[in-house]
Amino acid sequence: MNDSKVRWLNASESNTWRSFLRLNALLGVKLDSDLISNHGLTLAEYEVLVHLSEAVDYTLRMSSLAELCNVSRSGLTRRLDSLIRAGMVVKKTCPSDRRGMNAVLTAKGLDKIRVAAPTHLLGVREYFLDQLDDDEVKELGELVSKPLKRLLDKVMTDDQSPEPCFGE
Amino acid sequence: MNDSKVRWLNASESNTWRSFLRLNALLGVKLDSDLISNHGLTLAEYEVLVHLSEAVDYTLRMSSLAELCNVSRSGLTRRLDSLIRAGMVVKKTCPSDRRGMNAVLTAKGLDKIRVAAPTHLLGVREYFLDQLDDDEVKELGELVSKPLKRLLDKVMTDDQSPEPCFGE
DNA sequence: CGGAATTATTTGCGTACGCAACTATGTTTA
DNA sequence: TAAACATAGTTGCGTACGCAAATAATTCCG
Repeated sequence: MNDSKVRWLNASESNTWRSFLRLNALLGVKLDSDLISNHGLTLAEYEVLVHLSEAVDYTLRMSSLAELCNVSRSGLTRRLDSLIRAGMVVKKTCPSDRRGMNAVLTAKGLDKIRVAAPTHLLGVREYFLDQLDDDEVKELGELVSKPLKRLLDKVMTDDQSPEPCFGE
Repeated sequence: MNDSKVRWLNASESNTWRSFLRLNALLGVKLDSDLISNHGLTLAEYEVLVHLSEAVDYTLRMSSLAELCNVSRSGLTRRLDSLIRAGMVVKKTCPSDRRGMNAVLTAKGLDKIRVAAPTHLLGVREYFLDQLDDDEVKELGELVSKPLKRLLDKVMTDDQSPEPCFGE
């Protein structure tokens, strides 16, 4: 299945790949803990509030929200639980499809994200964006978009042919 | 604590930041599932094997290995458990400091990573490196190194002053 | 030297999340 | 239209992991 010859990473590739992985790990941890200690909100919960706050009528279907948050559907169900208990989100049966549920941001949830956003943005800037000048930010965005595009294509085609059914 | 005025992200910043986050999420999921389905090895376990395979005498102290893997010490203890059960790693008391433990890669573990590496590298290339030319890989490495450096400094200084003890 | 502080690791406990199975609803088809 | 299939979301179960406390060994002073 794999070729016998492996193309190992050269120094430049290895450096880029490892730096990329490490930056991500550290960024996630730091942004999460800043948010937790300042607002009692995990980064995962914050992410949910962000997407809802940007949605029409502060409303999104569970599945869409799950996809936006890069989380499984069951994962999202449980992520919402704590936000619902805290009164920041409510869940309503979707009128046009009674299988579905809409997650809706409440006034309380909107308040919360307004208060928490400065902390988060400060972190994103301090640990990430402000370490680069404007051109570099743009350049970085273009560079990461390339592998991202590849992966998004891959995901879509994989979804369409989940398993190759031979001889059927 | 936060300034009242927030500098929201402009289009370029937002695009870069979100693409960065999403690429990471997708890369992790894809590389993990490729490794699991082809070799019954999680990406986290693979990571452990990689670091041990590069270490002098295939040996690393638990703490060093934890840091290399971006995982807590307790997390590493448990990550090793499965690898030890599978006979790919053994743990030995460190002769020079009997508090410490050395994780050591076994012949079986070395075999395993030799077999699994091609799969992983193929993925890293296909979903990431091969989407960029050599100059872009280098450029990307330089760009991510800047925020990374900032975060590494930050982590170090934070460790040195864990909590500001006023009035003591 | 001998106790206090430090360091390395593990363990108990709680949280987060993915997969597969399940429920309920909607759509297709014959 | 009834049965088969598909889709949305939730739940049971198992895994991974972080924090704080526990344990054990080392170092630092006085």
